[in-house]
Amino acid sequence: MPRMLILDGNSLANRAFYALPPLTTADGRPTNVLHGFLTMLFRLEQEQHPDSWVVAFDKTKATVRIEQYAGYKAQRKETPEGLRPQFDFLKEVLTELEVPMLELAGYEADDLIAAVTKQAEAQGMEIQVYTGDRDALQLISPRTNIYLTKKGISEVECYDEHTLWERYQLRPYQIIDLKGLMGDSSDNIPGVPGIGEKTALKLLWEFETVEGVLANADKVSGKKVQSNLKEFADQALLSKKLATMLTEVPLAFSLDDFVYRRSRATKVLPVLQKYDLKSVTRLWQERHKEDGDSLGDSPDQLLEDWPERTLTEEGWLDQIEKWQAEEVPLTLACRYEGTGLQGGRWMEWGVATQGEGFTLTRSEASQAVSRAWLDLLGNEQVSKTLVDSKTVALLLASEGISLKGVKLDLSLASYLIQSNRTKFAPLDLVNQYVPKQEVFRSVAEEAAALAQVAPLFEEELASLGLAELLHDIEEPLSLVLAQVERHGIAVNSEQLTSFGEGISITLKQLEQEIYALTEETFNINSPKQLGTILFEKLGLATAKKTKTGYSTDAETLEELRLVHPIVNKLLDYRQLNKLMSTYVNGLLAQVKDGRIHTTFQQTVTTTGRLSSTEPNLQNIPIRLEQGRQLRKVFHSTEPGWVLLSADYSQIELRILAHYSQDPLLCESFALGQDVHTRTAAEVFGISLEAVTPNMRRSAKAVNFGLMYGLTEFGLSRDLGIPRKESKFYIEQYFKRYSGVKRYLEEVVAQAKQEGQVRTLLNRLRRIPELLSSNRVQRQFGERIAMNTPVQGTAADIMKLAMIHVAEGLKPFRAAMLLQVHDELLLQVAPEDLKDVARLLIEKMENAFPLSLPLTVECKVGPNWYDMQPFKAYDTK
DNA sequence: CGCATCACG
DNA sequence: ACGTACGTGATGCGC
Repeated sequence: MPRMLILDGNSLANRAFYALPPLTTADGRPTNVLHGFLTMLFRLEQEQHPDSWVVAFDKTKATVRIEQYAGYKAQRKETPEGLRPQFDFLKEVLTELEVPMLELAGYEADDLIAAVTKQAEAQGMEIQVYTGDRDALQLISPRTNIYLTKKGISEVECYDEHTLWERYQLRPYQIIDLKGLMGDSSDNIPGVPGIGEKTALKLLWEFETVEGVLANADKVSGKKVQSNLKEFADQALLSKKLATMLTEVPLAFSLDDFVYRRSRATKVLPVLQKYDLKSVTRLWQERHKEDGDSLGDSPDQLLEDWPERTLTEEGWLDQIEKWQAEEVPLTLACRYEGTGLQGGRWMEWGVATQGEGFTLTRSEASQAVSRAWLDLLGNEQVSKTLVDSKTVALLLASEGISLKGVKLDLSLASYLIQSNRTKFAPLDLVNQYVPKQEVFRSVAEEAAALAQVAPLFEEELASLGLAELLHDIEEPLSLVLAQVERHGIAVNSEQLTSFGEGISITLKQLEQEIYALTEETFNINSPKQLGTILFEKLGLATAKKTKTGYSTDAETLEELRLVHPIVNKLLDYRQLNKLMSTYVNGLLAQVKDGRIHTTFQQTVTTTGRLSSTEPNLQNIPIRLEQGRQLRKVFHSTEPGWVLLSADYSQIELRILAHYSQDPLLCESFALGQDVHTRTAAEVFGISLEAVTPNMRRSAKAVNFGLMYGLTEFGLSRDLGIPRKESKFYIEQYFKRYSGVKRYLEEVVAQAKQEGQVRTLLNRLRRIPELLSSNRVQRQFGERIAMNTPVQGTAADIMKLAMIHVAEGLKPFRAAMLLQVHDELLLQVAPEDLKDVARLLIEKMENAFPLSLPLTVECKVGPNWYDMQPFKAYDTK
């Protein structure tokens, strides 16, 4: 007899969700339902060898039953936040597994199961229904058994006619009568008040059905039960109707649609990998090994082997010409020595296209071949898929070629899909979809592997709505960044050295003075040794502690300033030592030919910002005068040219205003007010004129705090005020800026629903912390949810502006030198100064119009220290 | 290699 | 009763 398995998708998913710990992918998507459900599915597949199978799902909450009884399922809680997205994940996996699914708008899984069961019975099949819902027991027949989940999801209990009778002394058709009398709180089926399972069973044993019981209500023992039966007779009949699974559904399906098909590794493994389902993957592979599925267990065969062709010089020239002429899309892998910036040279190219792989080696390539190949890389019409296009662009730039035709940068694609990823090497990218790929035997194979996963990246990008962000912003930006890095910024080494000499002298003096006070020498740079000296030898009051011992950070020392003369000296020492080691020595080590070339990391931050490394030029001192002096050493590379900076004014607060549409905040910006002063006036309930500098300072801290996910603690610490006072400020703020409050609440609520947030330009950040069982972690997640759309949107806008500025800069004698999150630094020939400043303002202010204006302020100067406000437009 | 510290937005 | 502002990178210490 052919065997059919029917699974109740919603019921089993619910069971799995509550039975299993909250497992997630590395980037935080919840997956416990996938684990539970798929483990069960694979076990059933292995043990039951179904001839056909199907998973039935509920569709929408508006079921036909609601028309019958408005209260139906009204009690049922909202789908929990971690479960909802998993239905989509599950359906995606089932699709790849080629497991048939069934759903119908307005119907519950129950009804579909009943309908399929009926038809399968008519065809003489043996039917097994897997569910956690006892209602299904009504379907039991000689051909149909019900498997109810017992503990968790993995254990099931089989019910047939015999076991049902043993357990309840009921026939299957009486299950609906049982529900009619006792009701079901989880479905909000009312039943008859005062009748629970025991009474209901007793009544049915005697009178068989609800109708029978009602007809004989007078004979029932128990006064209250009797009167309730009479009073709620209609409700009992309705409840029975609600509990009855419909076998007539308006859906034409054929049992042929449910025939079991063995799943295929090339489809299944990537999707299991996508959700980090390691143990499930193992289960699947074991299952299919037995079937002799060669794709399941042999790592190298997960990807097709693309024949690797070796070409002669003639062959290469022909091939390259053909690719050029026919504009054949290529996937490239590049091996190089050095780095993209410093003396980097490509050594080998892997080229994959149309099912074939090629290797081009520098040492073997003739001059003519190299020339032709580099031309092709600069040909806009030949589209390329590659990894880390910024580095590739830099390698090519040193050969005089400008990389063109980047169709897909897989590193950037991967970053947009998982902004918290840290590894973007070709192997990591391939492993994102094809697990177990361990090593590439050649650069051609590497390219071939990349070519095969590229469509998977594109598909996922599209489904996450990230394709535009990638193609319109990140990819073009990477080429802009390559130019900026390559250009570098000029640094005066001599000046930097002499600056350092001055610091060194003071530093040595301070060192001696400190040793004099402690009457011994020790390593001041060791927090451990310093802690011992301060808090044990000198007996200063211990304020804070760290995990490892005494805290000696600036905040702690600040409080001890007046207690002991050593503290001031330590603070000075720390400050100067920082300048010396990180900035003077650190930067000097990076100067080459009078310039520093930073590397802008485009795949590091979780919010979409850039970061800058080796050296970091985004954290050059400015807040304290002594450190700020350092900026004097940064100047233009061209004699006579000046530095021009343009920075967004309050961009993050403006974005908050745009998101929240808070009337006060929006008005403040529309009127061009000083936003902190206005905030102070609102919070303290006074006029703008009455705001004191101290009030403004407090309001500024509140405004900053807002974008970080304001806490009383953080604000009180930042302002050095009692918690009570910071609490008062926050309350007052939210009273006046209720739109901001509402927005922040909304963004957190939505983040909890979706497990992720997005920026205005659709950048995605998943927030696994929101699902943490740890309260501190969860609150952290909430602050991320508040901050990321704001910080990330600012990053998006700046990136867009940079692309436009770089394009607009072409006719001018100017170069982009640095980006520092909300500031661009350029060098410009004096004659182009006004035009370039106007260009900057124009492009930056209008990069992505919000419901309120963005404003940009320009400054100009001979170096990065002496910058004066610059008016690009004559005052009106 | 993790921790503490401190520089920036 | 508990630990807390968001996002980074470089340096030096000490295991």
